Amino acid sequence: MLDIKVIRENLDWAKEKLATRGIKPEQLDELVAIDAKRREAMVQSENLKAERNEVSKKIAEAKRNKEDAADAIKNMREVGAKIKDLDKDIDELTEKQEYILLRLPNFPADSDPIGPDESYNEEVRRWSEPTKFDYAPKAHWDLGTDLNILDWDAASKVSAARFVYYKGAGALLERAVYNFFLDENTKEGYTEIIPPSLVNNDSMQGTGQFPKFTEDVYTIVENDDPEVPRNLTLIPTAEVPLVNYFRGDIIDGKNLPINVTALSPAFRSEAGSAGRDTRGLIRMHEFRKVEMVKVVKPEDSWEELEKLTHNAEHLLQKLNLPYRVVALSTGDASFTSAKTYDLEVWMPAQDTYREISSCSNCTDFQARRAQIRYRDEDGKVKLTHTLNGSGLAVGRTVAAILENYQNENGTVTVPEALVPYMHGMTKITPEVKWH
RNA sequence: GGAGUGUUGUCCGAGCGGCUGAAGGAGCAUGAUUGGAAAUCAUGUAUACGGGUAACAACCUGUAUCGAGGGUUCAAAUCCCUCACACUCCGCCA
Repeated sequence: MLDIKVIRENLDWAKEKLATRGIKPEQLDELVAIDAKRREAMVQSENLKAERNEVSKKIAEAKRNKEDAADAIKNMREVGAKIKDLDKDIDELTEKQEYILLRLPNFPADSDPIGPDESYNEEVRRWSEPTKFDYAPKAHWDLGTDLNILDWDAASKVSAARFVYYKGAGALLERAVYNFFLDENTKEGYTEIIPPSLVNNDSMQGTGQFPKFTEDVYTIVENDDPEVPRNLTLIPTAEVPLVNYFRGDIIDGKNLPINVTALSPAFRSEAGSAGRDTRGLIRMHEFRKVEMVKVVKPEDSWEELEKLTHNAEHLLQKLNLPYRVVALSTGDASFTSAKTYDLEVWMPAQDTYREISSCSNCTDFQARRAQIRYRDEDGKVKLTHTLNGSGLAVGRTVAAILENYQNENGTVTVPEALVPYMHGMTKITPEVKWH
């Protein structure tokens, strides 16, 4: 959530910034007008409340002295009614203001490439060269099916499209990848967390998924009493439980930055992406992801974003997977982010780079929504900044390994870094078919 | 799932419908004392949102906040309702 004060005091600047993210300036005018009305009503209400408190004190005194206070009580009854009306107005105005405020995206950083969509993203750097083959490389979904380590048919029977079974060496590979990620992240100073996979509405709002993106997620409805929904949602990313771990907290500044990492399932409805990436592991309703989250002091967040990005890159480097780093344009970056670097891994069969990690500095946007604060050396309480990045998407990593490490005979060489995690297995060969 | 108890500031803990932003401790900070420290004494020790003076900081003032939300009342930490969470006992269960 943006700071209404910042908008109020720098209206033109705010309009300009948010215009690059597709927000119409009139919306901010409306917001500021509501805010002005709200504050006006507050002044009136607060003056009346001050009067009421004053008179109430006198009534109390009179009662103690056994004097009559009937007139004052009668007057205050009217004042009370007025206050009630005004407070109702204030509530309505606050609600209107929140409605807009909760749906405005974060201010983009000055360094962000400006543009409405991904075509304005800027490549920052490349690591290694796209893997070369002297034959036509297979797509990972074919490799997975032919090796009998990934089974989409069974998953669509048992669950639905965009679900998958991992089998044998495939399951082992998935497990190897995330254990490797967790170990590496832990070595880099991240504390491992195992978070819950269902979270409440306050949490979804705290990290910015709600109220705007309710269609993108799966929410649990308890059938026996539809009147009282439990309001638990399957997490679309571990970012939600990791950041909300600190919701409402005042952290001792000595303990910042806090770095945490977690493996979790990620559930996404993928509403609106019908027809895109229908094959393979790229776009699933359920996948596993290792996430990294940082809670930092505001003055450190830009440096921490670079560190976070490098931590994610380090994983790809150790797996020897070619990738590039892309700075997202103002129009392409996520709702909560001020600046995002995407890591895109080379996918030979598609002859292109595909997103495998997204590292964002959310500045104080989530911290304000979730009220995550810290006490600095002077004892003052301030909002923190939060950052998050995938380290990394596990399914997509498996896909990248299959494609980049494939051999002409259809087997897949295990990346050196993963061999210990694969119990010494160096090559993935076909699994037994059961039918 | 059933029955009961509880949730107060950084922590512990008191609290009769008005004099309670909240007793009393502890902790922390500053000052005094000391050659220095301990002990002792004194003072201070919330956050949010308004308004004003002023504007890298700050000060004055109002309002709100005692798990959350609603209600009763001139007035609610205190009474009523709903919910969340914690603990205890019973039942069930990986």
